Amino acid sequence: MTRPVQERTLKTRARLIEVAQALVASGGYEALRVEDVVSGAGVAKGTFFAHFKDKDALMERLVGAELADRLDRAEASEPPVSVETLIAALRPFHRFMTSERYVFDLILRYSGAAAIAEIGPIAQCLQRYSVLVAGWIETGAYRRDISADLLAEGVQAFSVQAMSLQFCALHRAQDFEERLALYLDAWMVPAA
Amino acid sequence: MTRPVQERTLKTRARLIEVAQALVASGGYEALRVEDVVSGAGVAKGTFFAHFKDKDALMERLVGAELADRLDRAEASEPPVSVETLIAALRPFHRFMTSERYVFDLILRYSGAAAIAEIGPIAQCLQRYSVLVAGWIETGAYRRDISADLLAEGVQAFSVQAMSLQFCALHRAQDFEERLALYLDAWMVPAA
DNA sequence: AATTTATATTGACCACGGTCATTTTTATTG
DNA sequence: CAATAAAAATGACCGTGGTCAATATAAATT
Repeated sequence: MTRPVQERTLKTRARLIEVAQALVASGGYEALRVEDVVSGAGVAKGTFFAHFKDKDALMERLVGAELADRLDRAEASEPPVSVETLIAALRPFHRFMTSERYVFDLILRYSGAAAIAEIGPIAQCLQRYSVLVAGWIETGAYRRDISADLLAEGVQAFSVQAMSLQFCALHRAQDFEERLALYLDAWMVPAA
Repeated sequence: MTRPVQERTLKTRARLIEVAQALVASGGYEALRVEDVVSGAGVAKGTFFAHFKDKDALMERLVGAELADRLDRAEASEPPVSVETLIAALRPFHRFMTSERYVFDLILRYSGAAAIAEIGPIAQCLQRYSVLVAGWIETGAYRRDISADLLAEGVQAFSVQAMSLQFCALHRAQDFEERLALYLDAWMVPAA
């Protein structure tokens, strides 16, 4: 028969996450080692994998939490009314996404739900992002010939594109937000 | 002093690539193991890494060659004159990009040049893709208020977006090309 | 031909993510 | 309070990518 989760379990998992967050804070995501997490938490390696399917599952949680935090703030802020203010409102989210190449790649890899009804923390955040942006668009002075949802998908596509180029030596000269503004003006603003 | 490359070197490298291609043909990219490549080529493991910086460098070559092949064909074909025909012309390229999740992720990861003057085979192909599409756009009946280059960047961004959703359980229902057509009609076609 | 130097190859070794049979701890039952 | 069953934790072990000092081979020099 199935029994309730033991308190011990929650304690252990919390400690693993806590240690991982501390390690990330000091050395970044890419340098995180499972060995360091378990030794820091004082448990055996196998314990880690009893709590997380794999290393990426922990990463998803950590990164997802950071993304969610930035979405919380964006949702709480005044809805932007222009491309410029929209980009500003998304700045913390985008900044975090591009804070490390490793993080950016991880987010892209987990941006979609692998299986229906098993949507991970990162995919969840990207959905929230879309819904949030679509909401903003509905109340703004943007083109009306296509749906706000479609416009929001475009915002996401162009944001990813601009971030990709940010990581590219050949295009790093131009600022990310400048490029994104260029894209979004062409995408969202109604023809004069 | 620096000496010319020995013929032995070229032979070995060619054999490594040949074996790798055969293995990929039978088992796909994701399942490729360096051990299998070297044992198949009859060399030691260290030799592999004398020829390729890491496993990804081999993957870049293999995938880059496939992409280049599809670009060759696209360049040779009749320039498309509409969104529909443009999507059709890019079909082989897009098909290969989405043939395996592993391949898609690899391409995204290496889509930009890490360092100037060290542009890899995949980044090279994506640049060719952009130039090709921009050329097509210049001779077509698309919106004229923004440059063909910018329009082409958008095509790339939307293609990637549509492919991402293709890999996502929640959105797999809608066909990739249908979705891309939706995007590109909204992006490229001049308002009526 | 013998010696030297640059290049190519080797394979034992390491790092690190991940597995699993075994043991320990916790909760339940008679 | 045993005896038992379920859940949690353990750590030796594996797979695989990647390293490097040592060795072998090829070309250049005397």
